[in-house]
Amino acid sequence: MTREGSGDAGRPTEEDHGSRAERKERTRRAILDAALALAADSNLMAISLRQVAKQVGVVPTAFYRHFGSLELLGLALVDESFRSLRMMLLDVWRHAPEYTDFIDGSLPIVAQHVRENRSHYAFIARERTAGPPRVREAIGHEIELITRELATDIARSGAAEQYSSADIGLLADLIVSFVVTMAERLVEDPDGEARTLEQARTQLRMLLVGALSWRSREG
Amino acid sequence: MTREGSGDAGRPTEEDHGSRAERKERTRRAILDAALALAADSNLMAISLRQVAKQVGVVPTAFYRHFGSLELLGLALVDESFRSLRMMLLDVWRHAPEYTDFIDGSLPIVAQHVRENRSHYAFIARERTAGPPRVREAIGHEIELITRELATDIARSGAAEQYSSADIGLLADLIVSFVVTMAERLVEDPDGEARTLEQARTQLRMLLVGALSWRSREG
DNA sequence: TGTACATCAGTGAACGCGCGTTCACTGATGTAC
DNA sequence: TGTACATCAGTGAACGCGCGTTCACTGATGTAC
Repeated sequence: MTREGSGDAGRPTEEDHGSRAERKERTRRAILDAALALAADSNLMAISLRQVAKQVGVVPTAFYRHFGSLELLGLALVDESFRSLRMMLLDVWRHAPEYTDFIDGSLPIVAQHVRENRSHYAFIARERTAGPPRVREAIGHEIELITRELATDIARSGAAEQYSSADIGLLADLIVSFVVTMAERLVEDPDGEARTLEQARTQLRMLLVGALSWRSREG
Repeated sequence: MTREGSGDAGRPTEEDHGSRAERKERTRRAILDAALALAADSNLMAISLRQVAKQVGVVPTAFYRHFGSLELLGLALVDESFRSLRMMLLDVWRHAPEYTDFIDGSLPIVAQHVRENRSHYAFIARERTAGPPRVREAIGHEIELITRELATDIARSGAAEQYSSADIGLLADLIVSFVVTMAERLVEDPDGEARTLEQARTQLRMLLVGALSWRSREG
């Protein structure tokens, strides 16, 4: 498959093993990982197909066997990132009892997920505002879906009975926006995780304890 | 000065006027504007010195008479953006009476400032997460300063007397983060300004009415 | 006011480099019989 | 099981292009006397 290069596809330990399909999948995986690693220092729009291929340990043209362009690779990364994120959230929501515990119970899980998937979150944080338009749209769409799911969950929990459904949507948006900001901070300063998490815990409490005492049509 | 190119420096109406210093300043201005316009479609790390020079209508090497690198140009843009933003905020704070009016009075002013300085805000929104490290740092620092000023103002207003000073800081951070998110949305979807503003108004009310009924050490 | 000199914003040629993409190819893997 | 053929992931040469940066330069503007 390859002979040199610092990338994963060239790792001797797994080289030349498996069926053709397995080996193709392994190269695809290596391309995704290389793009993630390279974009970490800059941005999807600023890295090159050749850099990715070099990192993987493959000739530039081999890239086209897997993705039609860097943008399509970016969309694949968005897909992958959010598939993992949504599984984590489903888990959090399945175990959500009531709101006070919800904060203490779920924030550390989110933080752990960010820690274990740092490069994916860094990718999303960057491309969300600076990526190619289609990638930005895809990310915006995914975040919107999550916001809607949270809104449904808040409504179902009965914790905001006094809210109109539009206002539940706004509350969900407020929470999601806040958590996005928190995730950006965790990505940017991994060493400050404990501090960021403790502050976010207090802030989320300010936001929720407060918001839940607020009534629709009051202001 | 120049003979061709689509940029501002080449505009016949102001070509060949003024002292040498004035003409240099005009080219500098044209470079800043060109970079802002070019980065609008991508990102500071993805645009080139040659593109900027071409847009200005100047030979690539002339760039170096004004900025040592694209990164330094980026830092100049950060500086310029925040100087304008801080003047606007000073104005808002000077006229801030009490909190209910504060929201209705100041949000539209922020929205207007975003509308009138869209390219600067778009630049900040993008470079904040995806720019060169030093640019990211500069932006983070500016936002931190604003957060501190807001905290001082909240403390001075007496609206959060039950808060510890650390918690006033967290509240200020919550508000600034929210407004940053709102500004990002205004930049991304200028046509949705009225809707974004109305939602932000409700959300800020949820956040503040709520947060101000929350007490330090309660949770 | 006139002259001689200094400054310096912008020029233009040149460099070596990495880029995306094309193309015909190789040869191991997979499949049909 | 053996053979003949199809598939296709990865190769490698080649292309024209835009990149950042160097360098010596030009000539209008500014200044000292």
